[in-house]
Amino acid sequence: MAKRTQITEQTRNNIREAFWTLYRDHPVSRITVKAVTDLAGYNRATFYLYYSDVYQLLEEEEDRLLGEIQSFFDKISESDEYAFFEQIGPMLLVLRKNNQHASVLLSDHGDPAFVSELKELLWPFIQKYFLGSETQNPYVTDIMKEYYLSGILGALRKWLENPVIGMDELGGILITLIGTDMQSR
Amino acid sequence: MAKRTQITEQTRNNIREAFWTLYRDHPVSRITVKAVTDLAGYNRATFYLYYSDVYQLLEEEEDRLLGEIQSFFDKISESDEYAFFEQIGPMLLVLRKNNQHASVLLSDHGDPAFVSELKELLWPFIQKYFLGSETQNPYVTDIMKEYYLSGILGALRKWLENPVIGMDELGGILITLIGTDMQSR
DNA sequence: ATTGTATACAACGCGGTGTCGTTTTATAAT
DNA sequence: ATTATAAAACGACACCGCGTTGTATACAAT
Repeated sequence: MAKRTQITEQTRNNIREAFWTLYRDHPVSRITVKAVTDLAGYNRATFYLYYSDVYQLLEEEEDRLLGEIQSFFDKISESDEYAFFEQIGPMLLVLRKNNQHASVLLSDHGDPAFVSELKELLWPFIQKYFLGSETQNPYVTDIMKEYYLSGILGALRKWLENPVIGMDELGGILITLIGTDMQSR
Repeated sequence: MAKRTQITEQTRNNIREAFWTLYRDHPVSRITVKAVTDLAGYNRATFYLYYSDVYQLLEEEEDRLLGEIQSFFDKISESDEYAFFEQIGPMLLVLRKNNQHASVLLSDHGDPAFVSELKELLWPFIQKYFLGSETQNPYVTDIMKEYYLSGILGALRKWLENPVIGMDELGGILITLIGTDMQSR
C-alpha cells in the first residue's frame, strides 16, 4: 500500500502549528501532549505516531530553522564582501520571516540549546572580522567569543520582541557596539 | 507552643540541599517533589509544609543569592572609585563563594529570570561608565543595555563553568572587551 | 502526667504519560 | 464498483507524580 503522504504531512503540520500556538505563551516544560492534540483535534495517541514527546518535536523545529539560516549563510558567503552587515542582515530576515518562531526560541521561555547552536552558526562571521590581527590564547578567545555572541543575541532578542526600528538600523547599532575591533569597515 | 525552630531549619536545609544536588544535573522542570523528598529522606507531603512547589523553592534560593550580591554592592559603592573592576570583582566573589549555586543558575539549564534580575542589579554600574557622555534615545539605550549585560554575563558564565584564570584576569578581559566606551579608566 | 501544637506521614482523587489492541479510512489491484 | 490491505486514528489500560486531607507522633509548657 502507498503511504498517504499528504495526509501524514497535513497531520504533522496541524500538530506542529498547535505546538507553536502553545509555545508562544508557555515554556516547553508546561506543554502537554494532551493540550497539543486537543488543540489540533486529534487523539492523544496520534501524537506518538509522529513524535516521541514534545521535546523531540521542539528539537525537530529548531533543526529546521537552523538549517534554513545555515543555507542562507551559505548562499551569502559565496558573494561575500561588505561582510558583517550584509551577512547578519539575511539572518535577521530569516528569523523575522519564520512566523516569530525564532522570537519565541530566543525569548525568556525559549531554549538555551537553540541559542547555543545559533551562536556556533554565527561565530565564523564574527570571528573573521574582529580577530583578524591579534592571536590570543584559546581560553581567552572562548571568553571573548561568549561575550560577543551573547551580546549580539541579547540585542537581537530585545529587538525581536519589539522591532520598532528597521533591520538596517539594528545592524548599524550592532556594528557600533562591536565597534573598534571590527577592522574591515 | 514554641516552634521547634532548629528542627524546622534542619528539615528546610535538607530539602534545599537535596534540591540543589538535583538542580546541578537537571533543569527545574524535570525536578519532581518526589525526587527531592526521596533524596532528603522525607515523605513527599512534608515538602509542602515548607514550599508550595519546586519553583517557589527555586525562587526563594534566587532571592537569597541576589540579596547577598546586592548587600555586597551596597557596601562597595560607599567606598567607590576605581569603580567597575573593583565593583564587579566582589560580585564574582559572591557568585563563586555560593557553592556553585550561581554557576548552575547561569548555566544552560539555569533560570532566565535569575539572569534578568542579575542584569538589573548590574546595570547601574555599567551604565555609569559607558553612557556618561552620549545621550541616546531610550529604545536604543535598551538595546545597548541588553548587548553589554548579555555579553558580560555570557563571559561570566563561561568563566564560572571552568575558572582556570583568576578573577583579576577576567576583570581585565572584561574591561578590554567593553573597551573604548569606558571613559573613566 | 496532661495537654496542645509543631512536625511528619499515609492515603486519596486527579490528570497526564506512553503503549497496547482495535477500528476506520484511503488507495491500489482486481 | 468491489475488495484487500496497509496507513492512520482512536479507546482504553496501567503507571506515576501532584497537591490535599485527615491522622499519628513528639515535644514543650503547664
